[in-house]
Amino acid sequence: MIQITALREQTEEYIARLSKRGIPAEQMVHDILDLDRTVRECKQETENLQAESNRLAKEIGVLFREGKRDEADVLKARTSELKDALKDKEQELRTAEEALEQAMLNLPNAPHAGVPNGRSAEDNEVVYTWGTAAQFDFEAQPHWELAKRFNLIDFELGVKITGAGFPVYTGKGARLQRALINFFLDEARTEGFIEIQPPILVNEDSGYGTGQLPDKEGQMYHATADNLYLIPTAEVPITNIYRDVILDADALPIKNAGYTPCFRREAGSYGKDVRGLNRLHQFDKVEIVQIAHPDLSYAVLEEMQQYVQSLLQKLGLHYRVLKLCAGDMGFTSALTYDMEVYSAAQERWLEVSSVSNFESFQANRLKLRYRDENGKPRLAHTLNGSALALPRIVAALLENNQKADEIVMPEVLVPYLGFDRITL
RNA sequence: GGAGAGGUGGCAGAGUGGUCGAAUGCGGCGGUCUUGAAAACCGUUGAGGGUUAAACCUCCGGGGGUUCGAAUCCCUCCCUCUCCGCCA
Repeated sequence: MIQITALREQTEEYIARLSKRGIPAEQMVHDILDLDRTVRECKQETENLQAESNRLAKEIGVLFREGKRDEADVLKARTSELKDALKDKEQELRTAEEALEQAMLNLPNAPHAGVPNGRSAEDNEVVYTWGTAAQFDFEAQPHWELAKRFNLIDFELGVKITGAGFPVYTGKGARLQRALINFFLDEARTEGFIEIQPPILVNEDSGYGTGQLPDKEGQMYHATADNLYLIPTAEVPITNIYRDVILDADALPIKNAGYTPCFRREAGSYGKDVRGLNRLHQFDKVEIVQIAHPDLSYAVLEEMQQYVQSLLQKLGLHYRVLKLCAGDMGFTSALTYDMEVYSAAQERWLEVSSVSNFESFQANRLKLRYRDENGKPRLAHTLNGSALALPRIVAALLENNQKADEIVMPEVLVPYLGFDRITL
């Protein structure tokens, strides 16, 4: 949620920024400010009534102690009128507050000035490209063929045990998963991230904190018996560590990294690009999260973005960096970089990481604050990114490094793998 | 799964109907003392809203109720801990 005070004080600026998303920002913001005024008026009147009623109650208390029952009874009569008025006002206030809350929840984050204009993925800006596409003197196979031929991943077995989108990794396929996870975690630690191993089921409060609830409810698996949700990303439990927390300024930036399996129902996205590892219900990911001082969050974003690139370079993967346009950016983000690796056999780019600065949008809901120079609590900025999501990395590694009858592993992974190639 | 205890300020922990936003201790901050530090002593120290500043309002797990008045009484939900059973 955007801070209401910011919206009040920098109305025109926010309208301009929000308009980039192609939404009726002017209307939405003015509606919100109208509701805000109503709420504030109502609150003022309610508080006046409460103050009056508190005053009378105290007076009655004094009269009782002095034994002046009759005088007390007179005052009591007056309080009953007050109570009725108060009840009405409170109801009115609650209605207005709910409307405001709803309107605020529907307002996406304001794109940063550097975000390109545009409506769809076509308008994303390619800011950097690294490496070249692998060339083959034979017919390159897509990863699902390779996975089968080299006995690395069994998709049918996953269907038997659970359902589509839950692959079973076997032998060197399983070892490759484990190697990548360890490699990513070690790299993150070297970069100064503290490793976290969080729960992968979260409660409702956490879902609200990072914004999966209420609107994206259908995207998470829900364990109804206990009202817990399987996490769609480690961002949820890790960021919620800092929900309702006031940090010391010198604790910033906080850098956390964690590996977790991720679960996504992907409701409504069947039939499109779902072959093999391209889109799964369960997958592995190492996520990096930072809590930063507002003045430094964009420097932190660049640092994180560069860090993710360094991983892709070490793995030797041909990739490109996109700055997402306003229309393609997630609801909660102010600026997002996507990293895409080239899949040589599918001949398309696959998203493997998304690095975002949410500014105070998440922090506002989380009540994640730090103390400024004057000791006053202020909202911090949150950032996160995948570093990295495994399935599409695996897809690209298998496809790009395939030879006629073997698959060569990148050198950095060999110590983790215990082998340097996958053979028939 | 069975039985019990409990949720109060950064932490510990008092408080069972009125002047309690809340004793006390620890921690934090400021000061006195000291060459410096420790100790000791003095002061100060929750969050949100509101105001130029104040007044004022809200918050003692969540929600509802009783009452002129609720941290305190009632209902309900949630959570935590302890013991027993089962179990990785």
